[in-house]
Amino acid sequence: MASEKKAGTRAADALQKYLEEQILSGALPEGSVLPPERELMTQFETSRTVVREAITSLTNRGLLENRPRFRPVVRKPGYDAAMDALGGIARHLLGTKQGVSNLYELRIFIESSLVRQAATHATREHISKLKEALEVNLAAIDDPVAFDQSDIAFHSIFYEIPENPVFPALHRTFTAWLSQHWLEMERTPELNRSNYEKHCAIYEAILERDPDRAEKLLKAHLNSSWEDVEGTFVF
Amino acid sequence: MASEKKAGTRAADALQKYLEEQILSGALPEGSVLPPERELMTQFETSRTVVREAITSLTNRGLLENRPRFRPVVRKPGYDAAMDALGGIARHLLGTKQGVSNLYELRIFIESSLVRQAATHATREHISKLKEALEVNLAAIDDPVAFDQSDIAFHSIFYEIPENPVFPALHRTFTAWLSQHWLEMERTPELNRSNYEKHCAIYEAILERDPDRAEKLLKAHLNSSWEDVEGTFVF
DNA sequence: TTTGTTGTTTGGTACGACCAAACTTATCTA
DNA sequence: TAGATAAGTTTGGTCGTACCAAACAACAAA
Repeated sequence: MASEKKAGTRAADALQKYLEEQILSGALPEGSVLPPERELMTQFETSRTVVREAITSLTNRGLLENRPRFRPVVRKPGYDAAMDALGGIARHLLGTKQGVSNLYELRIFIESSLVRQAATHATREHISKLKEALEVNLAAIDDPVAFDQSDIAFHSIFYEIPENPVFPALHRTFTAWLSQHWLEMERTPELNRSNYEKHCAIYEAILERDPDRAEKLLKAHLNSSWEDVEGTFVF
Repeated sequence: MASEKKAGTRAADALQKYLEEQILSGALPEGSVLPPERELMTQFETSRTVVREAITSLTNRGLLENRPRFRPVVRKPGYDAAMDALGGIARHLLGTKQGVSNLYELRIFIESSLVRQAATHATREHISKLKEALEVNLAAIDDPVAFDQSDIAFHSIFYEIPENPVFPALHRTFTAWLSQHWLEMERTPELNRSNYEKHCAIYEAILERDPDRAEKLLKAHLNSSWEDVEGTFVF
């Protein structure tokens, strides 16, 4: 073999590092496909085993998307993709009531603070977004699916306020991980109206720049939602 | 056991799924070691390639711990392990100043709320823990390494208050991901004393059950720490 | 009993081969 | 000519084998 074999460095790691740099630097743009394995193999004077190991590893780390029998597609994972991967790892933690409870408590904790922040720092723009979301809420009261979406949309606005991409990713993670439990529950127009009114109350507290009341209302809102769904858990 | 070979499923994926079930169900207890690769290979009538692919994948997902040249050890990852794995995925997000900044902002956000909660809900026990931590702080002012540890220990107490295992895991993640940047900075006894005094001020605000002041002091503390370290960043 | 040596097990790396799915083209039919 | 069909090519998935080096186990020597 012509390539030098440094002790301690694995060929697979070297290739992986090279590909990672190519992806992160943009030389391999997002959405593009990797060269065929055999081409990489000749290019790097190595075996397909090595190439495939590098590809698998990068796939596991979310930098490649690898459908069977297709060429790997380059992905530059953001916070969302990272949280997705986290979901795969922590899946079994959500398989217990305790796990779901822990996660929901974290959600309440974070969203409470976000609502406080909304009450103190929300711009006119955020507030009008909230108002629009409320109108969509109201319009969707009789449509369970649409109301769910508008419900999520309302809450998501709070996660946009810090202008930190971690927060929207967090919100999507919460809804993705928790939604399945809420799907079990029957949603009546009465329940939707009740939630809509709670949203309105929170909105008003924000308008009045009253963080304590806004936080209290949100906590009550989320806690009652938890109580609604808690009984339906099946593991 | 005869392996069922469903059409359309990759052998590696099937084996991975099987092992995952064995681990999560407890059939393979935590801490036990996997059979040798060659044994799995014969058991499942497959090749070592497939066995190894399944093992690496499970290792990446945190269900196995795989020191080179040793048999893989079964791990049932908790919140800490999940966050560790997340670190591997999101590593490149922390390679930019923006990424570190986003994460630090999240830390400030969460810790601020924790301090608020401490000011309103801390038990006598928590408060005495904080007091003890302060004393350790003071005693370690002249020892950079020891002070760092006591600093982390002081902050960690806030993460224990909600009695939700997610929070301590979050704290460990924050310190692990961010600490490397702080290591670059020189720590003088004067700086340590300044930090100690800020801790004291926060402690007193909590004693007086003043969440607003406690939050404000913590934010100032963390922000000034950010400013101290920001200039030393090298990427 | 302790230490050093040796043989075996086992994981790490690598190569080449075959298969089946996807892709490409060339051909045939309407 | 256009579209469907069939043959050939590419390419990822799997497999068997081989070799190496580190870990392990058994045994011999001090």
